[in-house]
Amino acid sequence: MSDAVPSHFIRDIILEDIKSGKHDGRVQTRFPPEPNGYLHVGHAKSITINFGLAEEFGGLCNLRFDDTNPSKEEVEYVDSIIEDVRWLGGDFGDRMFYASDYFEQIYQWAEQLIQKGLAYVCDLTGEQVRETRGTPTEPGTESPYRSRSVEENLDLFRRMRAGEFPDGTRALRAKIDMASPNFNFRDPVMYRILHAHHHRTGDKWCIYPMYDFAHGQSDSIERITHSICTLEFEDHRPLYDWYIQQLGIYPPRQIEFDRLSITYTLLSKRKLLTLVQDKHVSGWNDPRMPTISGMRRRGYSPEAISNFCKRIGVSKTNGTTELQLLEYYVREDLNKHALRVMAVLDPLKVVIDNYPEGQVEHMAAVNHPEDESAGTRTVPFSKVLYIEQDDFREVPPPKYFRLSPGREVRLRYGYFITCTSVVKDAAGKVVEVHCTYDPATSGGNAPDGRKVKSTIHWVSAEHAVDAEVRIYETLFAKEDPNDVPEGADFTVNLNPKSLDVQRAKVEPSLRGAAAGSRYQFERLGYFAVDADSTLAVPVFNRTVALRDAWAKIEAKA
RNA sequence: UGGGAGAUCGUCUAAUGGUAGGACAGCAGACUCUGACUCUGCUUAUCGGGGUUCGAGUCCCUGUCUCCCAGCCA
Repeated sequence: MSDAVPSHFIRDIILEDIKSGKHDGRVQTRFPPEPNGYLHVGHAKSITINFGLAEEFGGLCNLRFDDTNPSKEEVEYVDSIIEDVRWLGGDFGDRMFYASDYFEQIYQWAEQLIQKGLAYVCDLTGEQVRETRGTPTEPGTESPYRSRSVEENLDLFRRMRAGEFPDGTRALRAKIDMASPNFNFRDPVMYRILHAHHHRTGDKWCIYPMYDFAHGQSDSIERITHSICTLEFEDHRPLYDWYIQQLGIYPPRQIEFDRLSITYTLLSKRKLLTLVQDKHVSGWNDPRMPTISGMRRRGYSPEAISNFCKRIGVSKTNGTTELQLLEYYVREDLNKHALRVMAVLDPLKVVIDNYPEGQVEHMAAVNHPEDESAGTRTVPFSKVLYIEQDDFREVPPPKYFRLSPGREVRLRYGYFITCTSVVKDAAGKVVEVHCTYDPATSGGNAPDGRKVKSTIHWVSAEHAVDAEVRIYETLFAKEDPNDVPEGADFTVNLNPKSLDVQRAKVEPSLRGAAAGSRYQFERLGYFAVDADSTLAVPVFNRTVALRDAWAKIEAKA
């Protein structure tokens, strides 16, 4: 199997630049989040591209906060972003920057454009600006303030900075072309007045640069060679280049790639914030969230997320990746690293009638079938056990291999048992299964070589630890959560069954398991220990279920 | 109906004028003390119409469809 990940157009561009000696072979990228929310798997793609490319070509990737709009930004977000980037393996060393570090320089550049007659202070209200911007087919109309003198503009802009004017009363605009087919050229706002407390600069500033007047310059200051962003900024690139050119500063090259979309998943910070604020989820790190912190809590490994991001490729095609592909990489990585244990989610009592009362045996169990170095542990075996409800059928359907009256199965690492009878409650439901065991099959080995069709997991009733298990389904019931009826919003697609909390019986080795550790509950799925765990009651999040061939057979029948 | 960007199996993605390949998903089987993992095999695609060429997914013309843009958000 070839694991080679094919190249992509951005890597090809870098390759060409290196070949032509464009930046003396230097590669400098950056990951530039706005600290207005938690990072999600879409950002993981960007992190993988930016840090990955830098590493691949012996370059560097900076972490830079695009913190030009204090009204939406918070230190909580800054802290979470740093943690998440590091967790994903993004190595930014000590190169952690903020656009706000550059505010003074950016301000000076704005004055420079005023001096060149390329920027003016406009007294139009936001609404008036919108009204005069024109439409796709009609040019906009020029602001009456467009022809102010350099001196007046400079004076007004300095007074804007000095705090003389209330929010929204004036703005600094670039003087470009109100008839441009590209709206970004219709005299874009460079600075707005915002008397807001900034999480880093405090109250030092009451005017803040817009994204377009900060991003390219920040890239330039950091000598970014390749400024990689998503497709919706394609229309901004001409403006990005225009500012750089008018300022005569180092020109990075902006390159756009397609934003990640995943089925059953929403990747919009604004909408994720809504889910948090309206308490549809427990927080940004709810295990159902597509955030990095949510995935971490759910048990996704950084390697799995990274492998996924490498494999989906980089293109300019707007597509939607199937959730199953992400889950494949999660299973692939967890299969390699998660230790195996036994847990019963939906217990059914089994009594082994011929097993000595009060006897306990400690059966040896391997921790990882494909990694001998993971060692072994023991699991207590006794007369009364729990098995999974699903592993017993009084009337077995076709192709059902598990326990049923008269049938022999293997208890993993235990014994072969044969079902002899059942006990039912008043409603006719089987509440207890009686079996006999074959003492010659200790450890699950049959000395006579006889085969059973099934091996099932179990826990000893007396020794089992009660645990809470949280089973997750997709947060949204619809493949495209944004596909809503007229007038409705995306929350109508929320999946009411996305969280199912169950009481489970787990093997005693799991008592006191460390939060964050990941296990495979054999035959069930991968589970991660949640920080909500106590010594008395461990709490597990189901990361992802194992593939289940029987479920498919059964579903078809 | 302006501008920008796209269109290859169900999905994502290769092929840079020369055998349309891979991964996931699906189907069938082998193996198995996890109906897991692994392994084997199979199904399925170049948006339409013209043209250039010995040869076109790729080049040209034309049509269609999809996404983005009228924040003092990023």
